[in-house]
Amino acid sequence: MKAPTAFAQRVYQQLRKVPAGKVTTYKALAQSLGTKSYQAVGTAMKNNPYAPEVPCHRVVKTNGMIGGFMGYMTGQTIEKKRQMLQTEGIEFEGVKIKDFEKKLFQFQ
DNA sequence: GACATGACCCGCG
DNA sequence: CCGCGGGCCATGT
Repeated sequence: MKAPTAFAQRVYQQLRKVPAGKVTTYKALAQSLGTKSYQAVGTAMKNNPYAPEVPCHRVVKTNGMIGGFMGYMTGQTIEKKRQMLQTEGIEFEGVKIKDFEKKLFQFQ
């Protein structure tokens, strides 16, 4: 595990501001960071060495659908995260988040 | 130093 | 409504 770059750490710090029961999107994250590349955020996520500190599962797509946790993490890994999110107060509507817009955390 | 990939998003057909 | 292509920033090889 190599130390993430400054940009990645910035993403983590922003993500850490998200309280339990709230979620955020790649777009909102990138914009709050001052960048317009949502992909860069995802790139940092995959390198995420701060697993419990950085709730990457709290990051979802702009459409309210869960991120790539299901695309390649196929298995119980995503199921566990989904359950954890529900425990935090986030309800899931299949692969999407229920009232996702309402639970969206807005950076201030 | 340059090329290729990505946990993405938006627009067009 | 569904499918495909282009573009954005950062990271890794």
